[in-house]
Amino acid sequence: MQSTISSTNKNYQMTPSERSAFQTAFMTWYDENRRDLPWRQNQEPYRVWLSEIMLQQTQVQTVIPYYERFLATFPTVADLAAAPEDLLMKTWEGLGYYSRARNLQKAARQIVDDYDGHWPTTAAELEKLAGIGPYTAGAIASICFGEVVPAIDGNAFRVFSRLLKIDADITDPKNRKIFYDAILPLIPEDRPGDFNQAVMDFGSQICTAKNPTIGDTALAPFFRSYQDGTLLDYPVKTKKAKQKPVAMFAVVIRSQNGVLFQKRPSTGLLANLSTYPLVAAETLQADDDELLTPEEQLARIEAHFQEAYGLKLQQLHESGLKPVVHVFTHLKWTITILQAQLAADAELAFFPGQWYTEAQLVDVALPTVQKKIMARLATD
DNA sequence: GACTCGTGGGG
DNA sequence: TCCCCAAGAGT
Repeated sequence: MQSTISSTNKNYQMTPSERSAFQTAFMTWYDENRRDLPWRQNQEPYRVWLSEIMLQQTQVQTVIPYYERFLATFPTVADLAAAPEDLLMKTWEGLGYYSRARNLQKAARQIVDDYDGHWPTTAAELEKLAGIGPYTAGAIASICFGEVVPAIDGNAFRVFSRLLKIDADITDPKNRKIFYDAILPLIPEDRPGDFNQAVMDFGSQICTAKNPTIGDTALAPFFRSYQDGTLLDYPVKTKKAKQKPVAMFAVVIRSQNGVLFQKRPSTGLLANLSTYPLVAAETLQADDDELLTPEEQLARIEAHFQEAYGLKLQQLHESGLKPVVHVFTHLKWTITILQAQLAADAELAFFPGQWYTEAQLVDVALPTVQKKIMARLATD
């Protein structure tokens, strides 16, 4: 069969002697520098799994307090499976990517119902659980069950692209196999979990995105890109799109029973969390409209509430506060705050949502953007 | 395969 | 201010 040279079948293997020397040096580095983290106290799959889910796209320092609190609230997988959704989301409040929390409970119920409380022990089986993809499956299988399998996250892409000068675009999912095939033979068969955790520690402390310090370690001779001065050319990735700007209004309606909140739909952005009623400016604009003035927008919002809910808002007005800006992964909300005080005899039951006093809010899961708006109001 | 889905921190 | 980054997965 004719072989062809392409970027997808380059040879990234080390010689047996180089590989052996690398493994020794790498595991020695880990033994001397490994971080003492809460989820490294033992290898119970529940604890390791919880940490891996929380650590998805989230820094260690952010996760630690959430991890401790979550484990105290839901000590076992059975507790989590049986948890009320409101408590679940309140415990996750502020950590972001809220589908992780819902998938966590889904997977807990899979373990309890489908696996009789026993964890599957291979990456292939683990990947069938909700919220567990190729990275997390590899991490749990290697750490908890000793399977020789890579756990390829952002650290692994960075470390091994620089180690072996792999120039495949890490943002392209089809290139994942290139890394898998390159990493697999480097895993010491007696310490696969430690190897994958060493990649995390080395990647986050030494082989960092900015200001890497590989030259200060005994690993430097193995890093091909360091040796030829091309370290910062790796990993190769295409840059992300900018956030789409979105103009929003937050409508703060106060009554004798508290402030009106609405629970967001069970899917999509900030699913199941509560906010002040939010209205996207785009929904106020007719196709043939010129750009609306602030006065026209206020009139449109009053009309919107009247049409949607049959409600007449009295004294709806701009707060005069600076808009709240909140950036998501792909959206940038600029939020104008509107306020209204309802008359004492207003029909509160007609309003869509829930009236919460400050004391009641303690148990309600609020996204950070909502807390930002509340903080802005408090400065008034 | 391209989008969607949060938040906090650093240069 | 803006951009990138941080232990990705689901659709």
